[in-house]
Amino acid sequence: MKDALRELLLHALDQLHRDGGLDAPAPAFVIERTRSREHGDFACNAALLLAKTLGRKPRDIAGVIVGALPASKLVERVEIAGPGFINFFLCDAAWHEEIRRVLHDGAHYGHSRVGAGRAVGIEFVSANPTGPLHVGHARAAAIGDTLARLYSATGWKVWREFYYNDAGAQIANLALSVQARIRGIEPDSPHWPADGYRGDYIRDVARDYLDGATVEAGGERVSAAKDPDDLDAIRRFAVTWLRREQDQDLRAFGVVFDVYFLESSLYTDGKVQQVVERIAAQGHSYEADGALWLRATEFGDDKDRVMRKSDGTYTYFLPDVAYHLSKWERGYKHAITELGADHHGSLARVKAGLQALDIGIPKGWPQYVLHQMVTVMKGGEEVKISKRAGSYVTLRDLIEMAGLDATRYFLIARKSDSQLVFDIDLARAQTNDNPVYYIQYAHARVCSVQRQMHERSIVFEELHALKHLDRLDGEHARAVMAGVSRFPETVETAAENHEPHLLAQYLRDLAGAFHVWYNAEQFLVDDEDLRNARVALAYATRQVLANGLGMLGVSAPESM
RNA sequence: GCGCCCGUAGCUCAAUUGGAUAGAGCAUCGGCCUUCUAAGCCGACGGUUGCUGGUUCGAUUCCAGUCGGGCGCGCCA
Repeated sequence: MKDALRELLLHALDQLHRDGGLDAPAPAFVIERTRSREHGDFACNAALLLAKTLGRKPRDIAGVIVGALPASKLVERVEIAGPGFINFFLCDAAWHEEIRRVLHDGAHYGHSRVGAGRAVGIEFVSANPTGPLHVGHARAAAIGDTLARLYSATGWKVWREFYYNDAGAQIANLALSVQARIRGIEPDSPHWPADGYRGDYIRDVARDYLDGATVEAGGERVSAAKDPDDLDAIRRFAVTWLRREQDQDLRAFGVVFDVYFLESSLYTDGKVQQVVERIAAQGHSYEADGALWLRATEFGDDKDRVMRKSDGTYTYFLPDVAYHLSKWERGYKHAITELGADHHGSLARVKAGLQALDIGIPKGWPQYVLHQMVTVMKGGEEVKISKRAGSYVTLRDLIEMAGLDATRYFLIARKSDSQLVFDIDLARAQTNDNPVYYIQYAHARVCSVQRQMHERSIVFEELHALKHLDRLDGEHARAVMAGVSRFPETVETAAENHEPHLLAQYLRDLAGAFHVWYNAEQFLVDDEDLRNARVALAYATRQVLANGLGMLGVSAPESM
């Protein structure tokens, strides 16, 4: 809808620029939904922006623009208001046209082609396989997966990636912890490894290892060697065991990855070494104190960073650089890395490393999406521990406490860069206070209306309905129509700006407008024209709710 | 000390990316159940957008400073 108005304006502005009516090209104006009805349905700020460059009064410029606007059957009238806004009042037919489009496009309504089939790699979660996924990973999974769905909906070819830090010190720790459990050592014993993982799940891994179990994850099968002294065998078994566990939780959360990338492969393939050599060859490194340093300060980092330690091993961020290089080489001109904000300190050095390769990676690549902490509240108190993992609440705990739908919705409903309070009691509530319930109920209500029609042998004639949409009157139906028509632009904005919470918020608003209308007006009236028109709008609303919930990975139930 | 994020109604949060009179839900208060689901509905109250300056036609939004909260500042990952 916005696009149609944009075309009218661009046409007028180009025309004026050519024939000298305005001595400037079209500015980067915006068309926005108005806050209040007095200002029409849409407003444009083009005249205000031109005032500066032209040195003329904005209201005068607005008058010139309005005079040059081509006629449109969507627009009822145009007004100039305030400091120089151009306000558009749309014809009812414009809203009706949008309802037709919803019913015609069905599950595709709200989708677009702005991505033009380009590839985007979205990396998220990327947890270490050293324990169950916690609430932070849960937020990462919800944000990353929703972003992926939004990108798909806007025409991108999306690859979901999970990067496993399956090498390094924490994995050695994992193996030692499992070995200790195998030997019957408890976390409180003086023989327990210094930084061992204390959660109960370590005991489960140890038990399965001793039982000679076979575990499978990411296409790898590992059978337990049962030998308590074979630390390497324990490590392989434990890593695969935990990967399987994480996969199961993610799948239960509705998240499936296309690529699982193992850090260890970067060592075995020599990629880490190649990165170091390349950076050195380009002259962006130096040796000092027995270590090899990256001149990260050349590329905007606070200080130079050690790449190869004096003991000959590499620091953790090199595999990160090598991994991102692999993304670049695999053709992700667009790459998004979703991380907890506690990692933001490492972004500058990874980017510096990528720049130091001198292979033409743009400075702003990859794009980062960071999320802040999650606090879980229940019964008015913060929940901090779970038996299974010990010191933190797991994704599985959340799903068990709040259910899949509420967990996904709640984790996505807040802007990712602000801290989030997850209220378990609210998430479980079967009342309208719970936004998930409220939205799903709106969807179920339309289905209920449909069932009623069936019971009463009322037939909905879509073609007939579409001819009588002008029977939809009143502010409530109007609010629903306007709400429905906002869906495509909401999806686009949410994807472009990496702000999936906009969609969650939008669905809540649309459900609200629908419930108000439902409560104010009877749909199944005797007047056939009116009834069909109302049912058509109800079906359109249901379609948008279903499409939107689908993009959040939340179900749209037919009854509740 | 330095860097990043946040600060909006009593509470939880929005605000179309610089737009017009800052909006929802909860809580509080006042009205409502003969209805396609009362698991609700309608209305009212509620604000110096932490604070001080600046940029401009216009600032919750951008800049500088300041206060408060979170996170990060390793040859750990």
